[in-house]
Amino acid sequence: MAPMTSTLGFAILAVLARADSTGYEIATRMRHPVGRFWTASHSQIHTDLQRLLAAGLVSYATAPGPGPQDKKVYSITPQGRDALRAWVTEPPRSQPERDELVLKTYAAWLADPASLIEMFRTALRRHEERLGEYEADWGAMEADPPPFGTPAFGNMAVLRCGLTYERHRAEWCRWMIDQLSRSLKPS
Amino acid sequence: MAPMTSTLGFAILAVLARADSTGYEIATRMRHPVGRFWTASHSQIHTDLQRLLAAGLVSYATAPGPGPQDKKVYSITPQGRDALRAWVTEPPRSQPERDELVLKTYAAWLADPASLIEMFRTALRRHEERLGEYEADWGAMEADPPPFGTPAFGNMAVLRCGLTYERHRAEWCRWMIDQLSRSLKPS
DNA sequence: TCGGGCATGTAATACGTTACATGATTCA
DNA sequence: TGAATCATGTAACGTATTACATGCCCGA
Repeated sequence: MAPMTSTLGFAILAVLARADSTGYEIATRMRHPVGRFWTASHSQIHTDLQRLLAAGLVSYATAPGPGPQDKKVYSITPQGRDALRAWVTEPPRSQPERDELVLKTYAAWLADPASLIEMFRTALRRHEERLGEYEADWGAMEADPPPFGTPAFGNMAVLRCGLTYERHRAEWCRWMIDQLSRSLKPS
Repeated sequence: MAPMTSTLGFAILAVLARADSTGYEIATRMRHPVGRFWTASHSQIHTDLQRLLAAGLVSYATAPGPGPQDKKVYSITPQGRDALRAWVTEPPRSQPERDELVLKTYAAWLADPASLIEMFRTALRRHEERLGEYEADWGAMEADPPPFGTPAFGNMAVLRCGLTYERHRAEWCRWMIDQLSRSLKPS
């Protein structure tokens, strides 16, 4: 069975399943918090919404907008909700895993260790920052965890993933810095 | 300063910096072991090699090939090596982080918990398998760690990343399974 | 003899980013 | 007055996947 829409389409449906939104609002949520695991520019979202509309997975109501055109508040349709629900439990296609920092690391043996240490220190700082944010969010949630069946359950689940991911990344950066430091001053 | 080539170009250079190869061999290494952090199809590699050639970053020697055409054994040029070395320590552009399983998780609250458990169990198995492989490789390396300046250092560094990544993923999958199981039979 | 590995490439299509284009309101 | 936010869209370009096209050699 061919999929109804691209993965981006499901990302949009996942956002609309939580709240009706304009294309602009979807784009905003695509930056934060969805941006940690899926991204899209507003132009891509607008074009994809037209496809979802043609497929009957979303509908919209017009409202007077700030610009020259009316704004369109999109909603997920029952068919859209069904399609999303079915897609969620389908096994994810093995995906292209692209990680520029790791690729650089693969070729790191050619480069200057001191510059590499600086690069990994910058990366480490970023990961520690994010980890701090996630841990704060986690603390607020842990007290009474949201039950399955509510959107907040999804929030908690992806937060948990981000948390362990940032820990792993920070740990690896520290290991890299340690290894590279040793190569600078061998005992 | 505009980059000399796309990221894929640097991935190819990183492979050629280890050993001269035909386009076919590069494609093979792009599946394993490079495939864990960068992927490309052979058609993309062939076209990109032509660009790298035009830019003077690679050269090739012809040899009689199995098919109708001669095979081309590519080498990285000194300029290619310089470009790669310089690229390695440039800060990575923040990249589009796309993870289908996490996206599904974000919408998981809509779906059937039992099916979700199955999906995460499958994912967990895959991560544990890989972790096993990585740990075996690691054990073989840990005894005498390769020094910086050798390609094997790059191998070890990316292996270390894979190791902590798979651990994080497996841990998260177990947490998800646990959460979802609780929602099935609440005490 | 038939499928898989080795080896080269092109073409069509899909997906994603950046730039272009418009325009009201709000806040400094 | 000028930048930021809200709000819509199109066009051009770059990157990536899939399909098409060829053909030898080797082992089952």
